[in-house]
Amino acid sequence: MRIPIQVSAESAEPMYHQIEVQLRSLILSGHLPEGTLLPSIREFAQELGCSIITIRRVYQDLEGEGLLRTRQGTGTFVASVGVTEREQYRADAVIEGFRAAIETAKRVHCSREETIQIFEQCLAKWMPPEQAQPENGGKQE
Amino acid sequence: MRIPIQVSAESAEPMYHQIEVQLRSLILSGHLPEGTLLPSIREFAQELGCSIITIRRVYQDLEGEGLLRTRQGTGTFVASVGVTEREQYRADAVIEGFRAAIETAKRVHCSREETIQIFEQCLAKWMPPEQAQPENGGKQE
DNA sequence: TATACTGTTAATATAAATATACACAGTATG
DNA sequence: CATACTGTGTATATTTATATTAACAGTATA
Repeated sequence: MRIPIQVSAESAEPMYHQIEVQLRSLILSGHLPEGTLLPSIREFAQELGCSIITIRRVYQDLEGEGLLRTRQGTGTFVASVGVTEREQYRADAVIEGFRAAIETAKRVHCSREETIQIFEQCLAKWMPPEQAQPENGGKQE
Repeated sequence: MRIPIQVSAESAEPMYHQIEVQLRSLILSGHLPEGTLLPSIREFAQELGCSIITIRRVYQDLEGEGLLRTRQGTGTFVASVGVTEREQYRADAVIEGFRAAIETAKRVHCSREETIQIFEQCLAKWMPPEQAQPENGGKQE
């Protein structure tokens, strides 16, 4: 099974993290159905131009999140997580993001109303309604 | 001028960061008016039980954010930033938090409506309306 | 100018994050 | 069982983040 992942050795972002983010996204989006056999750590490492330890770390991390299952001698598979668990994991990731953002807002003494207003502006900028999905709304990024 | 800051050497959070967060908060909240002379790096270091380099780093970082002014031989002062700039800085910090949270939401393929719903739940949990401000709303933290 | 303060710079130590090579162990299959 | 695959564990190298000391330079003032 060929996994469409792109990594850049020049990026400041660690390779293991680049791979994790993309592979997690492929699993959560359903592009890699439950039970899919992933490439072996050696095969994947050669394809991406990194060490097998780096791939192993990715597989270990995602297994810790319940997204993968590994069996020594056999291989690594997309875990058969129920829809409920998957949805819960997705929600948890987003909740943690908002928790941090709200903590920042409290730190700089934003009022509740001000916080809501800023959120709405950010949402309009980075997650606009579907009917309007231009390449770049004309504003600075 | 005595600056009320508490640091814990046991915390996993780096000391320079603990100090930065608290000092930034004191400035942005107005507890330290513009022009206030801060303790010298040696005096502050002794009071907090760290090296002068650590205090220097804090002063440098906050100066980079436009919150402090330093003059060699004289001391370090709370910068005379205009209300507009200060408000802009506050907003930028919160915007960056929400940008990261929304990026996460997009990564796990949250819809716009789902993202809004999660935000509202988080807001209710960590920044409840003023009329209801219990010690801990009865839920897990 | 002498002194006593102020911040500054360079060199360095320590710990944590990131990435690796190599030897080891489990599994499937002839 | 022999082979060729699979993941695993140990020891280690490299880089970055964090923190420090000691010598240096600017400023105010008697």
